[in-house]
Amino acid sequence: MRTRYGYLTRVLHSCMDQTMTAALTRMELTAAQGHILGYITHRKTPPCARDIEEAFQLSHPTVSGILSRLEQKGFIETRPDELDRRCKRLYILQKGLEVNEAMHQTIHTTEDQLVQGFTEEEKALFAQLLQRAIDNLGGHPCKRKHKEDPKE
Amino acid sequence: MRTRYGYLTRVLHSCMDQTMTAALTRMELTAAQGHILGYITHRKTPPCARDIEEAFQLSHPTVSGILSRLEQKGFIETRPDELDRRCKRLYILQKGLEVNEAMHQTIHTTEDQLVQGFTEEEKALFAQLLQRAIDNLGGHPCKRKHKEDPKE
DNA sequence: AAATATTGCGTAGCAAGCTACATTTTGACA
DNA sequence: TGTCAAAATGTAGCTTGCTACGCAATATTT
Repeated sequence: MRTRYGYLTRVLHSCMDQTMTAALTRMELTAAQGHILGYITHRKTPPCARDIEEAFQLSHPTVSGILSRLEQKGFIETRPDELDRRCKRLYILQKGLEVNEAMHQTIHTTEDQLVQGFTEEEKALFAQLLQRAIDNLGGHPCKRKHKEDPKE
Repeated sequence: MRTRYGYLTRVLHSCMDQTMTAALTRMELTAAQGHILGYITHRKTPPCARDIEEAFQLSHPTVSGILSRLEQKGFIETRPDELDRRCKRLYILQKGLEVNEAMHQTIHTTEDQLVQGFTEEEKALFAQLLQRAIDNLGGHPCKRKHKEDPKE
């Protein structure tokens, strides 16, 4: 019997996404929105959409839509960059800060649930194999380099 | 540093899906459509939408849309079940049969690419860990049991 | 300086995932 | 038998993913 990695990876992603989204509903967030909100929050300097595209390996229209919803819900706001008028910088708002801590906790809980019953070796190997599989497929199309966030 | 399994599983799925879809474009198929067409082809008895939902752990509207597109492109057709007028059985058409072999080859090639450089032990462990992770998240919401296809 | 390329963003349009609800048919049970 | 539950499908409407455009601002090259 052939191993259906395509099937397994698809189902795993779907489960993960749904579990996280379910856990985040009471905060008016989806999994994708939560991850991106967390990124914006912990950045040293306010990122622009391009930074998020690179960090999460997502296309511009995808990020653009998620940011619109985060803004529309009052978690973030955008202000144009002074020096480069192409960029719109993303600033976290009070409501975004408030939800961030609880959200992070929820995300970590779900990620712990994923590897529940794994030994430390298995956890490490799992993460390593996931990364190698990603690299085998040549990463994402969106992989250009960009200016870095000041080292954390 | 925390292991971001949410991120890894999402990116892996995205890479897999895009690589497969890219490889299948010349056959006018997406990855999801290819997987489902393969399932319909190799079934002993013509399945109905419900069987696919269970086999692929997908919701009805998702499957419904994919089947519409497969039908609209002339790969399959639907005919009502004689005994149970609720069911619509799915029949593979000539055009579907023609594309099936090449498609399977392409899917296998991509799955091989995913685990390229893995030892046999790593491959086995990877599949096992993926399955355990899925089980840890309680599988999919859609997990009701249903009548089985005659054993293959 | 001017022409060109690159970058960041926006929008249109599609596929694929979901929930929630309605409809029809079947099945089960009082 | 009649009523009500369950099952299979359909549809509306949402989020998230994509490609392919176009536009404006910046960077580069000639």
